[in-house]
Amino acid sequence: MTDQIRTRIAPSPTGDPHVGTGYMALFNRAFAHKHGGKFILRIEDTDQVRYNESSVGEIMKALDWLGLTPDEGPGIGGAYGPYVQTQRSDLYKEHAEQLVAMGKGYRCFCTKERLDQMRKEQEARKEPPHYDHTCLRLSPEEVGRNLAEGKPYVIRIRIPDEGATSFNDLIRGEIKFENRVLDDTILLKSDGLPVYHLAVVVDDHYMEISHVIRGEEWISSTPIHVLLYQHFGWVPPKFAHMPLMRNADRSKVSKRKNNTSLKWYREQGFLPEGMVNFLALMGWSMPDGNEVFAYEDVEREMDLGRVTTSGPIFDLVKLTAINGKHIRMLSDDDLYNRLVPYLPEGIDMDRVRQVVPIIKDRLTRLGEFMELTDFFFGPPSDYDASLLVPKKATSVQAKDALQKIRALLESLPEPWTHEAWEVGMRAIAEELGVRAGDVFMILRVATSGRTASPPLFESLEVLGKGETLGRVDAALGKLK
RNA sequence: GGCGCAUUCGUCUAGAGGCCCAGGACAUCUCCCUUUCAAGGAGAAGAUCAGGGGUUCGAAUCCCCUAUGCGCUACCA
Repeated sequence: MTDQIRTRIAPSPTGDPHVGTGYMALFNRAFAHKHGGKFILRIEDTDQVRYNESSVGEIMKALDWLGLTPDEGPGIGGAYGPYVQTQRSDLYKEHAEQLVAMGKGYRCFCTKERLDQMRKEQEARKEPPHYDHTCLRLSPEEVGRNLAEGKPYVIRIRIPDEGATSFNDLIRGEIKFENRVLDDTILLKSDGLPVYHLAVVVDDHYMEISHVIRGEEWISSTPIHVLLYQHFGWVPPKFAHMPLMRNADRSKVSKRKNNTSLKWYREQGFLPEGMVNFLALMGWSMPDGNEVFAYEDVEREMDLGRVTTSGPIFDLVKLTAINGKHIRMLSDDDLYNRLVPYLPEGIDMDRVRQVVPIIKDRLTRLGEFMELTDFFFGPPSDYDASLLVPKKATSVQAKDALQKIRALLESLPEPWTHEAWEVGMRAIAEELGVRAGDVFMILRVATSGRTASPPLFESLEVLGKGETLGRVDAALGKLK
C-alpha cells in the first residue's frame, strides 16, 4: 500500500448528474490534489433496477464541464480498474464468500415477503426493525440442503452482539455506535451483486482510497463499513462526512424542491467557475474570507478542518450573484466564445461581438443573453405606445419630442460621436423644457421597446443610423 | 420509535475562553455615480450566538440536559 492520498467519488448512474456529485467531486479532488494525490471516479451501478444507460457519460461530461475531471475512472484509465462495479462482481462475491467462510457472514434464505412481514411486526411492537437471525441459526446441514435445492440466498454480515464500533471523522470527531443497534445488513443480493456496503469497502480497499470524503447521509452506515474492514483485516481509510446540501425547508436537497441536475445549471448558463465557487462556499470558507475565487484557490487552501458541520441551504440567488461576478471577470473575447452555445442558429455573430461589452455588467447567466439583447437582432418586440410617453406628458408632446430627436439623428453624420449626439439630445430637452432623462427614455423605448436597456448611445452605435431611424419612424407611427 | 449528526443575522458563513454588547458576503433598504437598467462605491437595518443549567475571574467558543431540524433505519445508493 502506498501512502499516496487517494480520494474518490462513487456516484450511481441513476439519472441526471447531480449537484451533490459535483459538490463531492470538488472537495475530493481539491483535497487529493492539494496533497499531490489522485482523484478517482468509480461508478456504483449495482442497482440494476435504477440503472440509467446514459448516466455514466453524463456524469463524466458534467465533471469535465466543472473542470473536475478525475485522474482515474471509466474511460480514463488507471491502474486500479475496472472502475465500474458491475465489472467487478466476482471480486465482491469472492469476498462475501470469504466472510461466510470466516464466520463473519452468513447465508440468509429468507424471502422478501417474510422479511417484510417481520419488519411489520417489529414496527407494530415499536421495536427497531432488525433482522431476527433466523438463518444465522440454520445448521450446516440445513444450509447445504437449501443450497442443493437451489434456493436463492443473500449473504449478510455478522455484527458482533457486544461492544461498539467507532471511527474518527475528520470533520466531526469521534463517532460511536453500539453494535447492538446495528443490523446484520445484506452484503450480497440474491442476484449475486453486492450491496453498496460491501462494494464500497472492497473497492476502496483495492483502489487504495486513503480518504473517504462523502455526504453526511453515510454516517449511519459507516460502522458497518468499519466492521467490514475489521473482518477482512484491512486498514480502514480516513473518513470525512460533508454536510448535506438542503432545500429551503432544510430537507436534503431534492429534485422536487430544487434544480439538482448539473445539466440544468449548464443550460441556464451558469459558468463552471461560478458553480464551483458557489459549491465551495457550501459548508466551507477561505481562510481569508474571500468569497469570489477559482478552483485553484480552493485546491490551494483546501482543509477539511474548515468544513462546517451543519447543512447549508442551496441558494440560487447567491449562486446567481456569484456567477455574475465571474461573468464580469471574463474578457470580452472569452465571454463571446462562451456565449456561442447559448445563441440561436444563424444569429449575426458580428453583432453579438459588438453587444458583449455593453451587456457584460448586466448578465448573470449566459442563457440570459438573448432575452436581454433581442432588440439588437431584430425589431423590438411589440411594446405599448404609452411607454413612449413620459409621465405627466401627452402623446402629442412625446411625438413632437421624438420628431425632434429624429431630425437630430438624421443630421448627425456617421460615424456618430458620443459628444455630438449627447449635446444634441440635451439641447432638445432644454428646448422642450423637460428633463434630459425623459428625452433619452423616449428614444430608448423607440429603439429597444423597453424601459431598461444597455446604455443608449452604445446601443445606437451598434444598431447603426439606418436601423435606428427606421425604429424611430415605427415609434412615430405608434403615437397619435 | 431507535440510532446518529447538527443548531451564530432571512441565507452562506467568520469565530478554536478574554481581540465579539459578534465580523464578512448574498438578499433588503438608503445615498453616491448616472440617459434607463445594471455594474461600481459609501452606508443602514438585520443574530439576546436554539433554550436551560453548569465549569471559569471570564463562554458563541468547554461539559450536561432539553427542544428543534436533518439523516439513516430497503435484496437503493
